[in-house]
Amino acid sequence: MIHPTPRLRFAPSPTGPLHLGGARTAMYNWAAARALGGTFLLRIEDTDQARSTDASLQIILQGLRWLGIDWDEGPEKGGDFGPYFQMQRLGLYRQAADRLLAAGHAYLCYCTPDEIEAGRKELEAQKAGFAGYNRRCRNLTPAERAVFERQGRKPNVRFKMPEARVMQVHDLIRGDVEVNTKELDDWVMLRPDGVPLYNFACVVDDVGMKITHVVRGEEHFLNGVKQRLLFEALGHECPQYAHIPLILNKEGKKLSKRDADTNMLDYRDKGFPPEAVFNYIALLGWGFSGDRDVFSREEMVQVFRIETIGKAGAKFDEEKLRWMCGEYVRRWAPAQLLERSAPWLQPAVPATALTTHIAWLQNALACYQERIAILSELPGKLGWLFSVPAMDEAAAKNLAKDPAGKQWLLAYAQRLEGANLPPSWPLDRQGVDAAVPLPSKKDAPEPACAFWTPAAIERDCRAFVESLGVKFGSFVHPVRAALTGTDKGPGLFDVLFLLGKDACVARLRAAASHVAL
RNA sequence: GUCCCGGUCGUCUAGUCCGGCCUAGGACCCUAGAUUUUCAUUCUAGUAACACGGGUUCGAAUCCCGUCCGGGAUACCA
Repeated sequence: MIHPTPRLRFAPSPTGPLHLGGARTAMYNWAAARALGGTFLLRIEDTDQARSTDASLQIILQGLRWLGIDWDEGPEKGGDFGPYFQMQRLGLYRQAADRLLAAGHAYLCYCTPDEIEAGRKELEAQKAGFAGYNRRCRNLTPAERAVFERQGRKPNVRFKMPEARVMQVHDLIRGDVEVNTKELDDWVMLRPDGVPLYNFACVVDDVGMKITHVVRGEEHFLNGVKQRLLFEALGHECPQYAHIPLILNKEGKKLSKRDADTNMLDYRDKGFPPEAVFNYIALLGWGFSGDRDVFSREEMVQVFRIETIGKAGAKFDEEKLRWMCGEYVRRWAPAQLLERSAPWLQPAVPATALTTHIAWLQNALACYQERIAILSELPGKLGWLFSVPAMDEAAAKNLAKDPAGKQWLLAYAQRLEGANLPPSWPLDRQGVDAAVPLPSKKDAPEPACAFWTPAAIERDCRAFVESLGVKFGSFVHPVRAALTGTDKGPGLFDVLFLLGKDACVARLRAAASHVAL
């Protein structure tokens, strides 16, 4: 017992989705376990039978896995300290309760909810400060007990709290805190049906699973005190506790399950990179270093210490999350970008493009890599590659701006017709795109290619514009509009390259025909 | 009501334990500029904070006290 192996757990109740706060709690436990070289386990606290569902459990598990938080023991994993579902541990609670009863640390309480409520009201009326259970059953004589039994009352098991003991508790985050047990109830451990309540099950399991550190939300701080006392009664050393502040919403209130998008899987489905979400959540109350916000899970594990978690609550800022997503998206290699994006591409991108035009698609995606933060933005931006796009307002304006625009488009179409542009989708052009990585960079050497590269297209275009005697800028805007239907997007010559000859020529002419003389 | 915790730019934070290196650093956002064929990226610059009031000290964001504000707890939920 000199150096117990660090063992930490995340103990969700499957009564709802995994939300941001839960994910952060899980992450801090996970990071601490990894940093300490210990074990991270999952325990499912499913004793609230009315609200627990298997669907919630699956959502929680998926959410954790998605974030890259893996567990060593628990559901779907097993382990030597199971079972990891509390409803499968009922016998253990019964045994512990019997021991506590026998040792005089607990007692049977026959009060009905109405009686308890009445007792509490009475204490409140005396304005004695703390008003909880009045402890009526704490010292029942055998005769009194017999009366209740004859009435058919089914007893709860309550923990016998010290009446007014001042405890010094040490919390890894709060430091030393003094708590007077007179603020605490004789709390219910076990219901008549043998289903334990939170504090009791938690301690029995923390003992059984040899938990060494408990990191959880600060709403559990006082539970921690009750639990310490129970550990004491059970004759076990208690784990080290760390109570972390809550994540707040924009209004500064506790981020609840009711707040929009607190379900981890919503972020997954919208195409937020999990590493970015992980990274961002970690920042809500913890800092990697004074001058760096972007870090990997591995880097976090290297420096993480429970004691360095902040004491103040943090507000969730979706803008910074989005920025963080962009940071990650921009770092991906072309193949990675395609692989990550694939689930969001259809139906904007035809299925055959995914199988037969990989290099082309990679190039197209690369052109948007620095223009998106989350993957679900992609399909809306790629449509112009596959079909003639509708003109948006800005594009229509650019098209109509110069009276000579129509002639430019027609002339440029004619010039391109004789140019050595790559073929257009759905013609095969794999070799072309493999040889010419997009987006084109200013100073990069020009790759060898059987067709014009974007740089070659640009040279030709500039020469053409010069011969026209037009300002380059005023020429380029209507062309972009004709080709993509919008005024935003990749560099024009990447656009021409991507689109290929036939599509460019056709679109230029189609657009020209719509422009009034 | 009672108990506990917290309070540095609008937001996330570094600094607080071991007062001086802090004319308070970084990041998001915002603004301006540079690059440029648009948007975006990138780069540069800028705006912006120690909640308030008392102490202690040569010196306080850092230590102490009070006030205010915020959060949490006070269940046969977890």
